[in-house]
Amino acid sequence: MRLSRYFLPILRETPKEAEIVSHRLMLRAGLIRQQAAGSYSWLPLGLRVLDKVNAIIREEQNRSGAIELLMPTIQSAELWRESGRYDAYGKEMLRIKDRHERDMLYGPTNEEMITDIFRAYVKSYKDVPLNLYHIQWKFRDEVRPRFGVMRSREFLMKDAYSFDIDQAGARHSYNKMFVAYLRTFHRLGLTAIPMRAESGPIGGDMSHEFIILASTGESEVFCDKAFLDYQVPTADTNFDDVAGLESIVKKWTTPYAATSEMHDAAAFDTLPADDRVSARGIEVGHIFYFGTKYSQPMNAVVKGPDGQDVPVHMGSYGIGPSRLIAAVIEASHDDGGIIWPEAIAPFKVGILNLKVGDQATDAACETLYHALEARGIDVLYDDTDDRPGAKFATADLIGLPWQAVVGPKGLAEGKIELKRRTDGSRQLVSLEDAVAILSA
RNA sequence: CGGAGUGUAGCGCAGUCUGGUAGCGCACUACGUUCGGGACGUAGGGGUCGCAGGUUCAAAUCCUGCCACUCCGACCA
Repeated sequence: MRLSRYFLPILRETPKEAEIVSHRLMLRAGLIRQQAAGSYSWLPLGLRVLDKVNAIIREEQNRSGAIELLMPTIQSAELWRESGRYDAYGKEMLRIKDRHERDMLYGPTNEEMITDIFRAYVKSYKDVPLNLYHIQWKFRDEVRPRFGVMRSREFLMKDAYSFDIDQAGARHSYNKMFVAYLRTFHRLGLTAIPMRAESGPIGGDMSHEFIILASTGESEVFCDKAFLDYQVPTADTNFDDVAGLESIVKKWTTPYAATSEMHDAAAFDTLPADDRVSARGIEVGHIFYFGTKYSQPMNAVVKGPDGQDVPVHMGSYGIGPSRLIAAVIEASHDDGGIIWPEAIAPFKVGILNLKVGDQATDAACETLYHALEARGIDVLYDDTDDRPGAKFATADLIGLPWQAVVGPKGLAEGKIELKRRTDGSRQLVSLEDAVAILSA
């Protein structure tokens, strides 16, 4: 992509409404634009990141055996009356009437709808376990949206729903998601710690929040230092190995970890002082097992081997990709701007042409640009006629992992400069070597 | 929902107290000079001063009502 033809509305000054780092940087780097309280447009650069985050989430959901579908955002109130939640949910749910005066709602979550789909088609114990998920916009009419996309009213959510014949099966489904979540957050460059959680309005009795540590986090959290050294399960983890998954989950749920609501100071204090981590955290995922809470009232049953109807045991599993992006920025930035993990960077490489119009410089940039594009690398070529200083500032702000700095000075020796955004380290290399390094 | 604020050009702000031709910086357009860490000069363009009503010869400025947004708190993916 050539910057001169791209849509990248950078803000030089910080909009006054933005208090926290991620919000400031997302506005300045042209990732999002606020449209109303808690409502944001995703601009091209932001959308690229969102798509990459979603791709990783998908890969890990699919790897664990979950299957993607897509449900509508507007739902009928009828389903929610069946589960009893139409009255229970409260003002957070945006209620709408259609032209026929039918009660509709903008979905804050999809347990009812997925249960409806399940019960319509699945009739036998032979067809479970089943885990269906989608990545879709949700609306929750928060009393007080804030912190940009960290707490918005309209937000993207990956929500998965598992169906099993009994609690033991549901436990395994829960463990699959648990491991998938560990892997997902790890691939995004985050250290996420599972913490026992209250099950909230969704109900149920087995629930974990995945929290990443960040000094600007919304909640206070406490955990054992041991988590920081834990190795995340590898990609070849066998998700059908019941005992294997159980032992992974056990390992990750044994050391002390709790949010302030669940905190047990006495238990925490039994840890050696050096092992106690008390910090701020951001919730990036939440998983629940809630048994037959929805299947019973909504009559989602399957025939068991004995011919009897059994209500299915369900769980639900949520990740907020839009919030996740803010969390990544909170965890990874410096004074100059965002520092994207390579996996979700909107572009892997930025080419900085320091002297547009200079024949040798233009030629070197074009050669590099085409070579990288030909290799399928996402590259943003800054071919604008801004001065070098402005280009450096922009490149740092939008946080691309690699900057290929091309100017007459280096080219005099046949070299360009490769700079890493993470640590600012630079190396002078030939064009060919640059292509090789960036393609690796 | 309680408390505190803010709305003036795309962004950041001054002007409001004390009513009298709507300003500054950045950004934008043109030309020139510059060019390895957010350049400079000259000349331009752009505003229903959040909305409605009122007071007045005259309202960004005073009064009344409304709307939007932000922050702190309680609540939450």
